[in-house]
Amino acid sequence: MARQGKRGRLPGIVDVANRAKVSPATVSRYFNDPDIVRYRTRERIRHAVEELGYVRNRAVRSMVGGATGSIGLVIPTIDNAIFSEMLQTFSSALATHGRTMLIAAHGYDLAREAVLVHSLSEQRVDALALVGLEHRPETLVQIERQGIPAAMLWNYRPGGDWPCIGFDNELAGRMAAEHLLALGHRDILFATGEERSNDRAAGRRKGALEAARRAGLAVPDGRRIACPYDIRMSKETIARNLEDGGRPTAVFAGNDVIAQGAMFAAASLGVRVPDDLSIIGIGDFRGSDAFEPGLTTVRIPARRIGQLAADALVEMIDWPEADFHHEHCCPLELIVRGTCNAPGRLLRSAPGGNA
Amino acid sequence: MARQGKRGRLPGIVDVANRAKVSPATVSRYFNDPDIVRYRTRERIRHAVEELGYVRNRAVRSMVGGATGSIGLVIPTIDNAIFSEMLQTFSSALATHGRTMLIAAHGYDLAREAVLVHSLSEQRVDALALVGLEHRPETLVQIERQGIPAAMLWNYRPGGDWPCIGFDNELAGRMAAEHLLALGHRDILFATGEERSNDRAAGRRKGALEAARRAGLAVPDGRRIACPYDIRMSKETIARNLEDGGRPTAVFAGNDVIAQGAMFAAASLGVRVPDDLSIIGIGDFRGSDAFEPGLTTVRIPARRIGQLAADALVEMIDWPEADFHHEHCCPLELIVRGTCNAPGRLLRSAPGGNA
DNA sequence: AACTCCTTTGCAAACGATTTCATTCCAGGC
DNA sequence: GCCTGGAATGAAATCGTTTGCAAAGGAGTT
Repeated sequence: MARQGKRGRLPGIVDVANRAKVSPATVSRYFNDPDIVRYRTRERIRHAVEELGYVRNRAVRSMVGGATGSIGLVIPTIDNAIFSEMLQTFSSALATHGRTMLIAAHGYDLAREAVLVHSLSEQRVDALALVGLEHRPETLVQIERQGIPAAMLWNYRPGGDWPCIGFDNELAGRMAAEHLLALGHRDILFATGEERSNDRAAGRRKGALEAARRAGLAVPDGRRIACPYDIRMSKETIARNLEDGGRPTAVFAGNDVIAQGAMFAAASLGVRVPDDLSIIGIGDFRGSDAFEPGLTTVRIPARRIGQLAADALVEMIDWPEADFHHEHCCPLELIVRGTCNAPGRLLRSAPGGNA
Repeated sequence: MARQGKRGRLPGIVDVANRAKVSPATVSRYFNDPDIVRYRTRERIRHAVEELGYVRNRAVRSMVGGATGSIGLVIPTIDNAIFSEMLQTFSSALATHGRTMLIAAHGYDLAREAVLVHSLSEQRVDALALVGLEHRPETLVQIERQGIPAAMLWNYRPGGDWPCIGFDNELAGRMAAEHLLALGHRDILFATGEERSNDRAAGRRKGALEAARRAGLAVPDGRRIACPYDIRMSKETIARNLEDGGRPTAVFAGNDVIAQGAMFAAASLGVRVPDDLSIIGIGDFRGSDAFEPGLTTVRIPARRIGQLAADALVEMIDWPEADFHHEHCCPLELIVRGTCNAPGRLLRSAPGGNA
């Protein structure tokens, strides 16, 4: 027999109070500030709670000005390695603080993001974390009007209107590109994420191309492609490009997912990494180190961001009057593994031409 | 200047009512059943709502017997490819139904799961989804007492007390093992997940070993190892085993993460897949098809499970009296790609011995 | 025993929406 | 103009918890 949830009348604080022969107020205090109720009374209440299976209703607290204990996280996607480590850390850090996480994914659609923020407001989340710095005006207005403490994650720009905890995406792009340039690569395929609704991808691309420009490198259109954040699709896109466009000596990948796609693209074409092709990613996602050869990449301190974000938001909730200045730019680190080499001595044909 | 959330008094339904010159009751109806309020009145309310930036408080509804609109999902881990597709589908399916998802991860710790369920109860989730069929008694008691509609995901056993939407893990294990056996493998390394707090891993292992037994295969202890669900760690564990234990002709991996680890382990040792070693996984996670060669695996219909689960729970919420019998056993499918071959003609040494 | 000063507890008024029941409105038929 | 009945709206009770204020309890001092 399948059990159905017939929510009969659940025991309330009054029931507990009656059974423990105290007033509801005392029961409330027992939960919110146990120290101020006498030991004997506490015991009586504890018994009553156990016997009745009472579970307090946090939803109601929000009415009386209290907090709901839930914090909203609005994220582009969960279906991906990109944010999973941050997600996990954020979630368990919140748990440590006795909060739960409400999560919503908008699929890289900022219009949808606005809807989600509204929906989360209806749930009266105590705070809100968004990914990125680029958002619809209505999203921001909504958050401001509701007075919800909020933080922007994963991207960093100093002096903004909102607390932000992230890293410099342009720098990330620059670091990865410069590594390739320093190795001597002059013909690089820039495979970055779609930039629509994604300021992180845009930043990295900008940083990378800037590094190329400064190194005196002209990057023709054929060497800039947009890849979805999906291993198989990236693999296909890059494989097609490697076949058609004359072979570059290196691939700059906008993140590790794309880089992993590039690895497999190379494997499928019999192109050896790093001997024939160097590949660098950004992210250092779980598993990137397991690849053969290990993926050279720029490590994003995902866990750190998740932890800092959780701490910051809880702080903002608990001391609403304090004027914290939460702007954390987490340091990036170039992780050199095995996918990047100096290009072979043989000079390749000019980009765009055929070998 | 960082904006802080100073939640002054937010406009309430009464403010809207005053401004629109109607009663709060009418505003309530405007939101919950717009058709019964006259067009002109509706327009007035709409204006008032917009001007005040009113956002209704769903938390309060739960008090009056209404629903909070949030549904809890309790999952072993988010930090992993395993559940991400299900998660994503579940979440967006819920969004379609106008609900949001509260998520909590327990890290394969059933004691912690009980705590999470309690916490979710405090939030008055309208329904609850758990992964697996094995849970602490107190978890189940909690759910029953609270009368929360609940479903168990990812594993299937007919005739249980609870609705379940999943698949037959034993069958999955059997299918994968039988594929290897049918190809002629007699020396197989069984690398499965830790079974503590994980009935899915236990089921798969059981199914696989049963298939082996039926095929008249003795599986010595050295050919059964437990792997963490982590690519790098699986890679290391399996690489160590391949080096030390005499080379099996195939690896049965308890899921695709382990299988991917096995792929890299083989690559790191210069073992060719599938010529020298066949590998089969379970899951068909995103990206498994991108591997070179493509990973042969048993596809888990993750998206289907997520969708069915969302629909089932919403149904149970909306018709609490109806007695649905939600038991879905989703079909599995063997996906043959490139990682499995018949074993080489050369007979290998007996397991445990050295080559 | 009276007094003082904490500690502990209770009373009752919020909080913000929903919902039942009652009332008003309004159009159409006589 | 009156009546009727359905549609639209309003008044007020209600949900379960928190909290300010007041009262009671209890220990120590005189």
